[in-house]
Amino acid sequence: MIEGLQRNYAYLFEDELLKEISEIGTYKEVPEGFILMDIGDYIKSMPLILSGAIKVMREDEKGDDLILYFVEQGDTCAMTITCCMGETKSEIRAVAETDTRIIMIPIQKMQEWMHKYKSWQSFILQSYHERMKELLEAVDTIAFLKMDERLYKYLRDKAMVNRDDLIKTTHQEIAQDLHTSRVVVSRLLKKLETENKIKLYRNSIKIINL
Amino acid sequence: MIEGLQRNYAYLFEDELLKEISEIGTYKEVPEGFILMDIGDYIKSMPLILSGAIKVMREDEKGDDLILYFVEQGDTCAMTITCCMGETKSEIRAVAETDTRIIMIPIQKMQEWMHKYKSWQSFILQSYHERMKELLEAVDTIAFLKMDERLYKYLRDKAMVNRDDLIKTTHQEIAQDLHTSRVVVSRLLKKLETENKIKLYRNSIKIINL
DNA sequence: GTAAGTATGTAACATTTGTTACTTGAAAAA
DNA sequence: TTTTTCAAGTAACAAATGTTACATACTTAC
Repeated sequence: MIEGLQRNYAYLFEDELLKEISEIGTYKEVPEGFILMDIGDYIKSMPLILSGAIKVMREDEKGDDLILYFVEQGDTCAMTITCCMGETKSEIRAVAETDTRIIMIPIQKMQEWMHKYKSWQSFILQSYHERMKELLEAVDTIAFLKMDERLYKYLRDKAMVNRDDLIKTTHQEIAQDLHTSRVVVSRLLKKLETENKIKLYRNSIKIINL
Repeated sequence: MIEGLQRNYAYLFEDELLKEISEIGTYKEVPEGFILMDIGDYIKSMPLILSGAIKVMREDEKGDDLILYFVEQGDTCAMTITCCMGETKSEIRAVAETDTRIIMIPIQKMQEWMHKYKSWQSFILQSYHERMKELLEAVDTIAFLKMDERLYKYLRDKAMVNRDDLIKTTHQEIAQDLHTSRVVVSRLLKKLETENKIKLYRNSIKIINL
């Protein structure tokens, strides 16, 4: 049994399914920054996350990015399901936020299990539900929050999935994730610092009271 | 057989399933503006749209709205599926954009059919996929377009689902759908008129070259 | 008809966000 | 050490959006 499979999925799947997963799925370790899936890719397998976190992004016509949400261990990427089922191209980019361990399930098994295991069907539908909710939260964030609030939320989310209140990043990288400019990020970070919500260092930011 | 069921769903479902739908589903006609589902509602049945169109909205903490997308005949509301399956509250509001005819499917049947009919399972998964794509398009619109572009897209979409290039609405209503102010809408509509993209009247707007 | 209510137009101004340009200081490379 | 590159701070300005206030014209109620 692959380490982490038991821990994250045992309460979801029956033993027989867990056994099939560990037999058929291919274990994979990817480093931070690794692009698991890109926009336009055809997906032939679906990832179950054992540990780590994945950043899900959308791209505009100019090729600029926007973060949608983070996905953590115990989850899968519902957009993958979508793509696998429909045999269509990926609409999003998935990038490893940290070093990440996953199990890849080939598309045929995925569909086979939909009929064979009730727990698998529930998991797939549940994943859709979760991702739908994440997407709606992303809409809320983008549509209803001002940039300083979005920035603060982003920092907190990032600290959360990295399990570290010291975030290692640059203003430039943040600007790319939030689809704004470096100058705007620097300005608002400075404001957050004067409000005692964060502390700024070179190449890193510390969240106060996470 | 209910009129419209055959026309919109015959190519999707096998005859036996169509028969079950027409026997078990309850036919309903709702007028424009009717709230089919509100935020926080528990959903006990799922609508199949026979004719008309539905506007799907999200709400901020202050109770102000934002349109996500329109859903047309031949579709269902995937958020409903989500809610039915998970027995959770609705995250969105669904309002009849036009007079609309629907068939309501009770939640138990919905789940029963998932196992009984392969075409139903495909339809549910396909609907999830469609709605996921719609949501992503909504994100694109909100995040990447400026207000004048969003406004023009909104008008075109609205004309489309109403099958009429003359849109009957007020600037105030548009402002509510786009989560902005009436003054901004008036200003940008005037700009679109000088660009010969629309023609303004009292209580209505005509789209040029739809 | 008159009055009241509603939709729209528009000016003036505030706030938020985006852009350009330049500076300073730290880290990395030579 | 010196040079170069990179990250960050900041000023000045531009553009987009939001807000307040008021005028005008059309519609409805009386």
